[in-house]
Amino acid sequence: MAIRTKDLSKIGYTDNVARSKAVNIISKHCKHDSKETVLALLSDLLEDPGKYKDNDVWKQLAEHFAPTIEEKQFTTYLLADEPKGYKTYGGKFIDTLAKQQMELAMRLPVALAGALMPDAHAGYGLPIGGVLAVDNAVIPYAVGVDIGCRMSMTVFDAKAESLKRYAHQIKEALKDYTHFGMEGGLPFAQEHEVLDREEFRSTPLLRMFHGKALRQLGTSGGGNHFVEFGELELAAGNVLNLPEGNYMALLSHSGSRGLGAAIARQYSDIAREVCKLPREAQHFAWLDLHTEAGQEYWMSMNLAGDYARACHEQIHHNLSKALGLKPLANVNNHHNFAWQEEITPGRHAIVHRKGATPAGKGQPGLIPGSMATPGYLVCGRGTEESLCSASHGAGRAMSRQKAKEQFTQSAMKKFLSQAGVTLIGGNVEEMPLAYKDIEKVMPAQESLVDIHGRFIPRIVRMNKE
DNA sequence: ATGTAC
Repeated sequence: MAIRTKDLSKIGYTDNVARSKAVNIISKHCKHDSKETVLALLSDLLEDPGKYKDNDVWKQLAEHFAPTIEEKQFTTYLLADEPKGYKTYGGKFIDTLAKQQMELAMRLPVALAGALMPDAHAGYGLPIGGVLAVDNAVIPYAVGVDIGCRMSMTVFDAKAESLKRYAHQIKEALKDYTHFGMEGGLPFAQEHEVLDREEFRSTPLLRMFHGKALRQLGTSGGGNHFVEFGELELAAGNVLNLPEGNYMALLSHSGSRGLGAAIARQYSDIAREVCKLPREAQHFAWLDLHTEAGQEYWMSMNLAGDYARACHEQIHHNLSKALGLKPLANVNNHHNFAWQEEITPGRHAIVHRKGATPAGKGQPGLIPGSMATPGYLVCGRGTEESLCSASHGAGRAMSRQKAKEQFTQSAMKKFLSQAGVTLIGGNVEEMPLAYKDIEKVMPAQESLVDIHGRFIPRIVRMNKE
């Protein structure tokens, strides 16, 4: 008897809290019942929850739909009249809305410090490219919907020029060993120790999404996510400790797929219930880290981060093996995440980076451009005013909608062929000209990171449409 | 970003 989220949605269980409570009860008490019996009961319960209030097995779910015992506890907060100061890098590249969102963030009563990166643009709550340090709380929408969205680069024991010789094999391997889009998955079983983590048994939501995590392991999703091979030029004395020169390298960008999205949604829903803010700031609702929900989110967020890392590891492992390439080094970093950090001597805080690269002193990181412009291997300078952060890319110069209106498929094809880039899948929303010029964005953050390598994409796979 | 959408 396997009931999936989909089955529950169909019978009207549309919120994740109800769905996870249902799955929790089913897994404990309905092992021997048929799917039909259980679904019929769940439908009846939804229609008349009062009937199940005294039922030992189902009362928890009935209470969810018809709470009687006590009203939900919440606290109302006001914003400060004036925002706390924060530093902006590359301000001339940043739109007004993103700046306004950051000002709002700096008026939150829990806000301690913040910074805006040169690729910033408006987002849901905190802008993409926003860094926010708060006191003993975590803001799900300041981490982002794609928890643990990250970069990973593997440098191979092969010269950049051998890309030409490998081109056909690489294209075939990308088609066979990566998966994009929301439906389906890889055609062969994936295994990774992250799936054995006990956290997957510790909350109803994580129990519910373990199956999906298994099916989606090693896949890349959609939007701006990619897997690409290209030419890496490493500088002398680079953070990877590899000799100066050129290398063939693999770069990937993706996150925690359905698992992270479900965690983000569930806990931002809870945050908005317990933390009431003025309407314009409600997406900044936070969870106190001393509460059970706060602890659950923190644990789940960390699991989603490790899952996203595991997805990249699978991609790199599968492709290296298929192509018979020997990895020399790997560098990887989250850019949608929260960490506990010491922001000034003796002052610990929760630092959210939503589309921002950690850039502590000596810390390696990856800042991609677009599918046909350079990406950079960087080394953090530990600049306190940026909360030890840098941009996570060039940033969009125009919206997806505008890019669709502006560019045709044939124009993009021509652009890519002139740039010497082969694209598998992809769409005009990701047209390089829809992005800011990475060569202008990098100088705006030279006080934040040193450049140790320059990567030029050559064979790129992205989601189609 | 995501099998979305109070």
